[in-house]
Amino acid sequence: MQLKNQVEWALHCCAILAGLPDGRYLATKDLAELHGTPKEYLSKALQALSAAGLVASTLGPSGGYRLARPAAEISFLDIVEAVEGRQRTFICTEIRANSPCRPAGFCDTGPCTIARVMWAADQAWRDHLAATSLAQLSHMLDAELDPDLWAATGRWVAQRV
Amino acid sequence: MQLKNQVEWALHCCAILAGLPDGRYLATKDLAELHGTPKEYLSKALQALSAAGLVASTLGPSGGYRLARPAAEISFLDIVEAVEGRQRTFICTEIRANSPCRPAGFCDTGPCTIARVMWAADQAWRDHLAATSLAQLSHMLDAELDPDLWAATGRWVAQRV
DNA sequence: GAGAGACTACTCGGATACAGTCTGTCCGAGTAAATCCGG
DNA sequence: CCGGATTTACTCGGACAGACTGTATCCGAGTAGTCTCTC
Repeated sequence: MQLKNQVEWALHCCAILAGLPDGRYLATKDLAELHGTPKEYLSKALQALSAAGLVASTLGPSGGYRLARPAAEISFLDIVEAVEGRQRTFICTEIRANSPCRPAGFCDTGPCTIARVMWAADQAWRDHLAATSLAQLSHMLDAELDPDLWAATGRWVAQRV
Repeated sequence: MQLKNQVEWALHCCAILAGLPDGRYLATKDLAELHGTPKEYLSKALQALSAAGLVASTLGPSGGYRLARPAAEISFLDIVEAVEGRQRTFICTEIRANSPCRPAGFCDTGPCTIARVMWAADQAWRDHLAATSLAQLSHMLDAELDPDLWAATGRWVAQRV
Protein backbone atom coordinates (compact mmCIF):
# COMPACT_ATOMS: atom_id res chain seq x y z
CA MET A 1 0.00 0.00 0.00
CA GLN A 2 1.73 3.11 -1.22
CA LEU A 3 0.59 6.61 -1.98
CA LYS A 4 1.28 7.58 -5.59
CA ASN A 5 4.11 9.96 -6.32
CA GLN A 6 1.57 12.52 -7.52
CA VAL A 7 0.73 13.01 -3.85
CA GLU A 8 4.30 14.06 -3.13
CA TRP A 9 4.29 16.38 -6.14
CA ALA A 10 0.95 17.90 -5.20
CA LEU A 11 2.13 18.62 -1.66
CA HIS A 12 5.32 20.31 -2.86
CA CYS A 13 3.42 22.31 -5.46
CA CYS A 14 0.93 23.51 -2.86
CA ALA A 15 3.81 24.56 -0.61
CA ILE A 16 5.12 26.70 -3.45
CA LEU A 17 1.71 28.12 -4.29
CA ALA A 18 1.20 29.04 -0.63
CA GLY A 19 4.13 31.45 -0.95
CA LEU A 20 2.82 33.17 -4.07
CA PRO A 21 1.91 36.89 -3.99
CA ASP A 22 -1.83 37.51 -3.85
CA GLY A 23 -3.64 37.20 -7.14
CA ARG A 24 -0.64 35.88 -9.11
CA TYR A 25 -0.58 32.52 -10.86
CA LEU A 26 2.30 30.10 -11.42
CA ALA A 27 2.35 27.95 -14.56
CA THR A 28 2.61 24.16 -14.61
CA LYS A 29 5.77 24.51 -16.66
CA ASP A 30 7.50 26.39 -13.84
CA LEU A 31 6.27 23.99 -11.17
CA ALA A 32 7.53 21.07 -13.25
CA GLU A 33 10.92 22.70 -13.78
CA LEU A 34 11.20 23.49 -10.09
CA HIS A 35 10.62 19.90 -9.07
CA GLY A 36 12.15 18.06 -12.01
CA THR A 37 8.95 16.28 -12.92
CA PRO A 38 7.34 15.63 -16.32
CA LYS A 39 5.16 18.66 -17.03
CA GLU A 40 2.27 16.82 -18.65
CA TYR A 41 1.96 14.27 -15.88
CA LEU A 42 2.31 16.82 -13.11
CA SER A 43 -0.57 18.59 -14.81
CA LYS A 44 -2.79 15.60 -13.91
CA ALA A 45 -2.10 16.12 -10.22
CA LEU A 46 -2.83 19.83 -10.48
CA GLN A 47 -6.06 19.09 -12.32
CA ALA A 48 -7.06 16.84 -9.44
CA LEU A 49 -6.38 19.67 -7.01
CA SER A 50 -8.41 21.96 -9.21
CA ALA A 51 -11.31 19.52 -9.38
CA ALA A 52 -11.28 19.35 -5.58
CA GLY A 53 -11.49 23.13 -5.39
CA LEU A 54 -8.13 23.53 -3.63
CA VAL A 55 -6.50 25.56 -6.39
CA ALA A 56 -7.83 27.95 -9.01
CA SER A 57 -6.53 28.18 -12.54
CA THR A 58 -6.47 30.79 -15.28
CA LEU A 59 -5.79 30.34 -18.97
CA GLY A 60 -3.65 32.37 -21.28
CA PRO A 61 -0.27 33.99 -20.74
CA SER A 62 0.61 34.65 -17.10
CA GLY A 63 -1.92 31.94 -16.38
CA GLY A 64 -1.39 28.97 -14.12
CA TYR A 65 -2.47 27.98 -10.65
CA ARG A 66 -2.91 29.65 -7.28
CA LEU A 67 -4.50 28.47 -4.04
CA ALA A 68 -8.26 28.83 -4.01
CA ARG A 69 -8.36 29.33 -0.24
CA PRO A 70 -6.04 30.80 2.40
CA ALA A 71 -3.17 28.44 3.18
CA ALA A 72 -4.41 28.10 6.75
CA GLU A 73 -7.62 26.53 5.44
CA ILE A 74 -5.98 23.81 3.33
CA SER A 75 -4.83 20.70 5.15
CA PHE A 76 -2.57 17.86 4.12
CA LEU A 77 -5.65 15.65 4.16
CA ASP A 78 -7.38 17.88 1.61
CA ILE A 79 -4.48 17.47 -0.77
CA VAL A 80 -3.99 13.74 -0.22
CA GLU A 81 -7.69 13.05 -0.69
CA ALA A 82 -7.84 15.24 -3.80
CA VAL A 83 -5.19 13.09 -5.47
CA GLU A 84 -5.86 9.66 -3.95
CA GLY A 85 -9.61 9.82 -3.55
CA ARG A 86 -11.67 9.64 -0.40
CA GLN A 87 -12.05 5.87 -0.21
CA ARG A 88 -10.98 4.19 2.99
CA THR A 89 -7.70 2.30 2.81
CA PHE A 90 -9.37 -0.87 4.08
CA ILE A 91 -12.27 -2.26 2.08
CA CYS A 92 -14.51 -4.71 3.94
CA THR A 93 -16.02 -7.18 1.48
CA GLU A 94 -18.10 -8.83 4.22
CA ILE A 95 -16.57 -12.25 3.82
CA ARG A 96 -18.42 -13.13 7.01
CA ALA A 97 -21.44 -13.58 4.76
CA ASN A 98 -19.74 -16.41 2.86
CA SER A 99 -19.52 -18.66 5.90
CA PRO A 100 -21.06 -22.09 5.31
CA CYS A 101 -22.17 -22.19 8.95
CA ARG A 102 -24.05 -18.92 8.72
CA PRO A 103 -27.59 -19.56 9.97
CA ALA A 104 -30.26 -19.20 7.29
CA GLY A 105 -31.69 -15.71 7.24
CA PHE A 106 -28.99 -14.49 9.55
CA CYS A 107 -28.95 -10.70 9.79
CA ASP A 108 -25.67 -8.93 10.51
CA THR A 109 -25.83 -6.87 13.66
CA GLY A 110 -23.45 -4.23 12.34
CA PRO A 111 -20.19 -3.63 10.57
CA CYS A 112 -17.60 -6.37 10.73
CA THR A 113 -15.55 -6.09 13.92
CA ILE A 114 -12.29 -6.39 12.03
CA ALA A 115 -13.33 -3.60 9.66
CA ARG A 116 -14.14 -1.35 12.60
CA VAL A 117 -10.62 -1.71 13.97
CA MET A 118 -9.08 -1.05 10.57
CA TRP A 119 -11.32 1.96 9.98
CA ALA A 120 -10.43 3.43 13.34
CA ALA A 121 -6.74 3.25 12.41
CA ASP A 122 -7.55 4.82 9.05
CA GLN A 123 -9.31 7.64 10.86
CA ALA A 124 -6.28 8.19 13.11
CA TRP A 125 -4.17 8.64 9.97
CA ARG A 126 -6.65 11.08 8.47
CA ASP A 127 -6.99 13.03 11.71
CA HIS A 128 -3.24 13.51 11.77
CA LEU A 129 -3.19 14.75 8.18
CA ALA A 130 -6.12 17.06 8.81
CA ALA A 131 -4.31 18.62 11.75
CA THR A 132 -1.54 20.12 9.62
CA SER A 133 -2.28 23.04 7.29
CA LEU A 134 -0.29 24.53 4.47
CA ALA A 135 0.21 27.64 6.59
CA GLN A 136 1.87 25.55 9.29
CA LEU A 137 4.02 23.89 6.65
CA SER A 138 5.18 27.26 5.32
CA HIS A 139 6.08 28.25 8.84
CA MET A 140 8.07 25.06 9.34
CA LEU A 141 9.93 25.57 6.06
CA ASP A 142 10.70 29.17 7.01
CA ALA A 143 11.88 28.49 10.49
CA GLU A 144 13.11 24.98 10.89
CA LEU A 145 14.67 23.53 7.82
CA ASP A 146 16.59 24.61 4.79
CA PRO A 147 15.89 28.32 5.09
CA ASP A 148 18.47 29.03 2.37
CA LEU A 149 16.94 26.73 -0.20
CA TRP A 150 13.46 27.87 0.68
CA ALA A 151 14.37 31.56 0.33
CA ALA A 152 16.18 30.96 -2.96
CA THR A 153 13.12 29.12 -4.22
CA GLY A 154 10.97 32.08 -3.24
CA ARG A 155 13.15 34.45 -5.27
CA TRP A 156 13.15 32.07 -8.25
CA VAL A 157 9.37 31.91 -8.17
CA ALA A 158 9.04 35.68 -7.82
CA GLN A 159 10.83 36.14 -11.16
CA ARG A 160 8.25 34.00 -12.92
CA VAL A 161 4.95 35.47 -11.83
CA MET B 1 -4.21 3.82 -1.90
CA GLN B 2 -5.90 0.62 -0.83
CA LEU B 3 -4.85 -2.39 1.17
CA LYS B 4 -5.06 -5.60 -0.81
CA ASN B 5 -7.88 -7.98 -0.11
CA GLN B 6 -5.34 -10.51 1.16
CA VAL B 7 -5.07 -8.30 4.24
CA GLU B 8 -8.75 -8.79 4.98
CA TRP B 9 -8.44 -12.53 4.42
CA ALA B 10 -5.36 -12.77 6.61
CA LEU B 11 -7.06 -10.94 9.46
CA HIS B 12 -10.13 -13.17 9.32
CA CYS B 13 -7.99 -16.30 9.12
CA CYS B 14 -5.97 -15.22 12.14
CA ALA B 15 -9.19 -14.60 14.05
CA ILE B 16 -10.19 -18.19 13.31
CA LEU B 17 -6.77 -19.59 14.19
CA ALA B 18 -6.85 -17.71 17.48
CA GLY B 19 -9.82 -19.85 18.52
CA LEU B 20 -8.16 -23.16 17.67
CA PRO B 21 -7.47 -25.76 20.40
CA ASP B 22 -3.82 -25.87 21.44
CA GLY B 23 -1.55 -27.81 19.14
CA ARG B 24 -4.17 -28.36 16.42
CA TYR B 25 -3.81 -27.15 12.85
CA LEU B 26 -6.43 -25.95 10.37
CA ALA B 27 -5.93 -26.55 6.64
CA THR B 28 -5.96 -23.85 3.98
CA LYS B 29 -8.81 -25.71 2.30
CA ASP B 30 -11.02 -25.24 5.38
CA LEU B 31 -10.08 -21.59 5.80
CA ALA B 32 -10.88 -20.99 2.14
CA GLU B 33 -14.22 -22.74 2.41
CA LEU B 34 -15.07 -20.79 5.55
CA HIS B 35 -14.46 -17.45 3.88
CA GLY B 36 -15.46 -18.24 0.32
CA THR B 37 -12.07 -17.38 -1.12
CA PRO B 38 -9.98 -19.16 -3.76
CA LYS B 39 -7.87 -21.69 -1.89
CA GLU B 40 -4.70 -21.30 -3.93
CA TYR B 41 -4.64 -17.54 -3.65
CA LEU B 42 -5.51 -17.50 0.03
CA SER B 43 -2.53 -19.78 0.45
CA LYS B 44 -0.29 -16.88 -0.66
CA ALA B 45 -1.53 -14.76 2.22
CA LEU B 46 -0.97 -17.58 4.70
CA GLN B 47 2.53 -18.12 3.32
CA ALA B 48 3.23 -14.45 3.97
CA LEU B 49 2.06 -14.85 7.56
CA SER B 50 4.25 -17.92 7.86
CA ALA B 51 7.28 -16.08 6.45
CA ALA B 52 6.72 -13.37 9.05
CA GLY B 53 6.68 -15.95 11.82
CA LEU B 54 3.12 -15.25 12.87
CA VAL B 55 1.78 -18.69 12.07
CA ALA B 56 3.34 -22.16 12.03
CA SER B 57 2.55 -24.84 9.49
CA THR B 58 2.74 -28.59 9.33
CA LEU B 59 2.62 -30.86 6.32
CA GLY B 60 0.73 -34.06 5.81
CA PRO B 61 -2.75 -35.06 6.86
CA SER B 62 -4.19 -33.08 9.75
CA GLY B 63 -1.63 -30.46 8.74
CA GLY B 64 -2.34 -26.80 8.21
CA TYR B 65 -1.73 -23.62 10.16
CA ARG B 66 -1.87 -22.48 13.75
CA LEU B 67 -0.70 -19.31 15.47
CA ALA B 68 3.00 -19.31 16.26
CA ARG B 69 2.53 -17.09 19.32
CA PRO B 70 -0.21 -16.46 21.88
CA ALA B 71 -3.03 -14.39 20.40
CA ALA B 72 -2.30 -11.62 22.88
CA GLU B 73 1.15 -11.19 21.32
CA ILE B 74 -0.03 -10.77 17.72
CA SER B 75 -1.27 -7.33 16.72
CA PHE B 76 -3.20 -6.13 13.71
CA LEU B 77 -0.04 -4.32 12.66
CA ASP B 78 1.92 -7.58 12.61
CA ILE B 79 -0.59 -9.10 10.23
CA VAL B 80 -0.95 -6.05 8.00
CA GLU B 81 2.81 -5.66 7.70
CA ALA B 82 3.28 -9.36 7.02
CA VAL B 83 1.02 -9.12 3.97
CA GLU B 84 1.65 -5.55 2.80
CA GLY B 85 5.28 -5.18 3.71
CA ARG B 86 6.88 -2.78 6.13
CA GLN B 87 7.45 0.10 3.71
CA ARG B 88 6.03 3.44 4.69
CA THR B 89 2.91 4.50 2.80
CA PHE B 90 4.57 7.77 1.76
CA ILE B 91 7.79 7.55 -0.22
CA CYS B 92 9.89 10.71 -0.28
CA THR B 93 11.89 10.89 -3.49
CA GLU B 94 13.64 14.05 -2.38
CA ILE B 95 12.40 16.19 -5.25
CA ARG B 96 13.81 19.12 -3.30
CA ALA B 97 17.14 18.07 -4.77
CA ASN B 98 15.90 18.72 -8.33
CA SER B 99 15.39 22.42 -7.73
CA PRO B 100 17.21 24.59 -10.29
CA CYS B 101 17.77 27.21 -7.58
CA ARG B 102 19.46 24.80 -5.24
CA PRO B 103 22.82 26.31 -4.29
CA ALA B 104 25.82 24.38 -5.56
CA GLY B 105 27.05 21.88 -3.00
CA PHE B 106 23.98 22.43 -0.89
CA CYS B 107 23.68 19.88 1.89
CA ASP B 108 20.23 18.91 3.14
CA THR B 109 19.81 19.57 6.81
CA GLY B 110 17.52 16.61 7.32
CA PRO B 111 14.50 14.78 6.03
CA CYS B 112 12.09 16.73 3.87
CA THR B 113 9.61 18.63 6.04
CA ILE B 114 6.67 17.36 4.02
CA ALA B 115 7.85 13.79 4.41
CA ARG B 116 8.12 14.22 8.16
CA VAL B 117 4.46 15.24 8.40
CA MET B 118 3.39 12.33 6.21
CA TRP B 119 5.50 9.88 8.17
CA ALA B 120 4.07 11.08 11.46
CA ALA B 121 0.56 10.37 10.14
CA ASP B 122 1.74 6.97 8.94
CA GLN B 123 3.07 6.29 12.44
CA ALA B 124 -0.27 7.25 13.98
CA TRP B 125 -1.94 4.65 11.75
CA ARG B 126 0.59 1.98 12.72
CA ASP B 127 0.34 2.83 16.41
CA HIS B 128 -3.39 2.31 16.25
CA LEU B 129 -3.00 -1.06 14.55
CA ALA B 130 -0.30 -2.11 16.99
CA ALA B 131 -2.61 -1.32 19.91
CA THR B 132 -5.13 -4.05 19.04
CA SER B 133 -4.21 -7.70 19.49
CA LEU B 134 -5.86 -10.86 18.23
CA ALA B 135 -6.82 -11.68 21.82
CA GLN B 136 -8.73 -8.41 22.06
CA LEU B 137 -10.39 -9.15 18.73
CA SER B 138 -11.51 -12.57 19.95
CA HIS B 139 -12.98 -10.94 23.01
CA MET B 140 -14.85 -8.41 20.89
CA LEU B 141 -16.24 -11.14 18.66
CA ASP B 142 -17.33 -13.14 21.70
CA ALA B 143 -18.98 -10.35 23.54
CA GLU B 144 -20.07 -7.62 21.22
CA LEU B 145 -21.11 -8.78 17.82
CA ASP B 146 -22.65 -11.75 16.13
CA PRO B 147 -22.16 -14.21 18.98
CA ASP B 148 -24.37 -16.72 17.18
CA LEU B 149 -22.36 -16.72 13.97
CA TRP B 150 -19.10 -16.73 15.90
CA ALA B 151 -20.16 -19.68 18.05
CA ALA B 152 -21.44 -21.62 15.04
CA THR B 153 -18.15 -20.98 13.30
CA GLY B 154 -16.32 -22.31 16.34
CA ARG B 155 -18.29 -25.55 16.21
CA TRP B 156 -17.74 -25.87 12.46
CA VAL B 157 -14.00 -25.47 12.94
CA ALA B 158 -13.93 -27.94 15.82
CA GLN B 159 -15.23 -30.66 13.52
CA ARG B 160 -12.33 -30.15 11.16
CA VAL B 161 -9.29 -30.29 13.40
C1' DG C 1 2.93 -58.86 15.16
C1' DA C 2 6.66 -55.84 13.46
C1' DG C 3 9.09 -53.31 10.13
C1' DA C 4 9.72 -51.62 5.45
C1' DG C 5 7.67 -49.68 1.62
C1' DA C 6 3.75 -47.54 -0.82
C1' DC C 7 0.09 -44.29 -0.50
C1' DT C 8 -2.36 -40.13 0.76
C1' DA C 9 -3.13 -35.46 2.00
C1' DC C 10 -1.16 -31.54 2.78
C1' DT C 11 2.31 -27.35 2.33
C1' DC C 12 5.52 -24.91 -0.37
C1' DG C 13 7.32 -22.62 -4.29
C1' DG C 14 7.57 -21.45 -9.07
C1' DA C 15 5.43 -20.47 -13.56
C1' DT C 16 1.86 -18.42 -15.86
C1' DA C 17 -1.99 -15.39 -17.16
C1' DC C 18 -5.13 -11.56 -16.95
C1' DA C 19 -6.91 -7.16 -15.38
C1' DG C 20 -6.42 -2.87 -13.42
C1' DT C 21 -3.74 0.93 -11.89
C1' DC C 22 0.23 3.92 -12.10
C1' DT C 23 3.24 6.48 -14.81
C1' DG C 24 4.08 9.05 -18.71
C1' DT C 25 3.34 11.07 -23.50
C1' DC C 26 0.89 13.28 -27.22
C1' DC C 27 -2.42 16.20 -29.26
C1' DG C 28 -6.47 19.00 -30.18
C1' DA C 29 -9.94 22.35 -28.25
C1' DG C 30 -10.76 26.32 -25.71
C1' DT C 31 -9.37 30.75 -23.45
C1' DA C 32 -7.17 35.05 -21.95
C1' DA C 33 -3.54 38.22 -22.53
C1' DA C 34 -0.46 40.45 -25.76
C1' DT C 35 0.47 41.98 -30.26
C1' DC C 36 -0.55 43.69 -34.75
C1' DC C 37 -3.04 46.14 -38.23
C1' DG C 38 -6.31 49.21 -40.40
C1' DG C 39 -8.85 53.36 -39.97
C1' DC D 1 -4.12 57.10 -31.39
C1' DC D 2 -7.89 53.67 -30.99
C1' DG D 3 -10.57 49.49 -31.69
C1' DG D 4 -10.92 45.11 -33.71
C1' DA D 5 -8.50 41.00 -35.52
C1' DT D 6 -4.69 37.94 -35.05
C1' DT D 7 -1.19 35.62 -32.54
C1' DT D 8 0.62 33.53 -28.55
C1' DA D 9 0.87 30.99 -24.36
C1' DC D 10 -1.39 28.62 -21.40
C1' DT D 11 -5.12 25.20 -19.30
C1' DC D 12 -8.15 21.50 -20.02
C1' DG D 13 -9.55 17.08 -21.48
C1' DG D 14 -9.20 12.88 -23.94
C1' DA D 15 -6.64 9.18 -26.17
C1' DC D 16 -2.97 6.20 -25.89
C1' DA D 17 0.97 3.16 -24.38
C1' DG D 18 4.21 0.75 -21.33
C1' DA D 19 5.42 -0.96 -16.76
C1' DC D 20 4.11 -2.64 -12.61
C1' DT D 21 1.14 -4.59 -9.18
C1' DG D 22 -2.81 -7.23 -7.64
C1' DT D 23 -5.59 -11.19 -8.41
C1' DA D 24 -5.99 -15.78 -9.60
C1' DT D 25 -4.87 -20.50 -11.42
C1' DC D 26 -2.11 -24.53 -12.20
C1' DC D 27 1.33 -27.88 -11.27
C1' DG D 28 5.41 -30.24 -9.54
C1' DA D 29 8.44 -31.08 -5.39
C1' DG D 30 8.76 -32.22 -0.79
C1' DT D 31 6.94 -33.97 3.71
C1' DA D 32 4.42 -36.19 7.47
C1' DG D 33 1.19 -39.20 8.71
C1' DT D 34 -1.45 -43.64 7.33
C1' DC D 35 -2.02 -47.88 5.19
C1' DT D 36 -0.48 -52.21 3.18
C1' DC D 37 2.39 -55.91 2.41
C1' DT D 38 5.85 -59.11 3.58
C1' DC D 39 8.47 -61.78 6.79
